[in-house]
Amino acid sequence: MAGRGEAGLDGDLGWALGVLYRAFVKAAEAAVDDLPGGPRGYLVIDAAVRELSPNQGALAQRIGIDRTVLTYLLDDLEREGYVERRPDPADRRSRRIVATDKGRTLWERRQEVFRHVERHVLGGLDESEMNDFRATLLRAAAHINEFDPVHNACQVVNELRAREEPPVY
Amino acid sequence: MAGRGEAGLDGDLGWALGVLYRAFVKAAEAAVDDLPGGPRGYLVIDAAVRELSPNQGALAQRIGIDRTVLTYLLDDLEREGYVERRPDPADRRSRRIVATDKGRTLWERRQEVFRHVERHVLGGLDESEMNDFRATLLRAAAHINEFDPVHNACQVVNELRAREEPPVY
DNA sequence: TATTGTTATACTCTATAACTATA
DNA sequence: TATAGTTATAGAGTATAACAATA
Repeated sequence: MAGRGEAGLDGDLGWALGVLYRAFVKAAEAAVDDLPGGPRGYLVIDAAVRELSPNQGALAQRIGIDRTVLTYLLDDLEREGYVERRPDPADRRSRRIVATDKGRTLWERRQEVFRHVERHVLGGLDESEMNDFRATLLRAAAHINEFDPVHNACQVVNELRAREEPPVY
Repeated sequence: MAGRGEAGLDGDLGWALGVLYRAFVKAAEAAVDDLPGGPRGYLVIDAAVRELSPNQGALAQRIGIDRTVLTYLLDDLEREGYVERRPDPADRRSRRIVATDKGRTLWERRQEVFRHVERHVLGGLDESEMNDFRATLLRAAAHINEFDPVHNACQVVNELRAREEPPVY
């Protein structure tokens, strides 16, 4: 970080990641702030359009929210006509979440917006740098995602903290 | 995103940024979870050690929290002896936040931990890839940070949304 | 009158648990 | 008994506004 006008916990990596991530999130929020639930609402529509989750529980898990939150979110999205709850003929406890025509149309248009947002976030790079960066970024993320990220990330820290001798306090 | 077992709003970039960022944040939190306020508490100690902000208001702005929140945070950090509030001789309204010896010792040790966290987050890359990636990432972040990130990010979106004709609803 | 820091209040999110209807 | 979805409640975190001391 060191004198860039913003704070970070670390030697620049976390700071830079944070800047890019927040820029993306901010633009993404602006791109869907007219929807109920903002980005989360769009994730629900996205999953519905692409039929990625068979029921509400799986959908909530996929987009990383609690199933109790999803209930309210679906109430709003259904009221505005973006998605519908349909009974699952195979299990009458379950509901399938399907996109309406309105939801599908909205989804297609906003996908285009997101492509532009991505290019904006990487605006400091030229074409070939951008491609290299994306490829490497995706590989690093895939690696983290594959090898139990939560466990490993914290384990590194715990090992190092355990070595702190004598105790700081 | 597309079938990586986690959701994203976009064509992979936001997803990958999110994965790396969250991995870093999670490890960083684990590295300072014994401090009052966790990561925020460490940011306060960091700013105090490096004497980056002249008073509480500037400090709060630097680390991106409300000054009312900083009051409680400082109460806790002071009680545990990491920092002290000192009256500013030049302006009796202001307080300088200075690190104690205990705070300074803790800071030095945790800096080391963060360096390891960074290497873990980029664990999917080899040495030379890691260097290239860091350099490019820092450049992209610096660019975003320089050219009014909030304004530009949202402007891109607003321009595209304005072109959506006819209205979706 | 404006600013620094503090305190008190209200609001939003989230997490937890209890409830129903099905299996 | 276990599961899918819903509802109600409590807690944490945040934002807002009012306040006292000083400029």
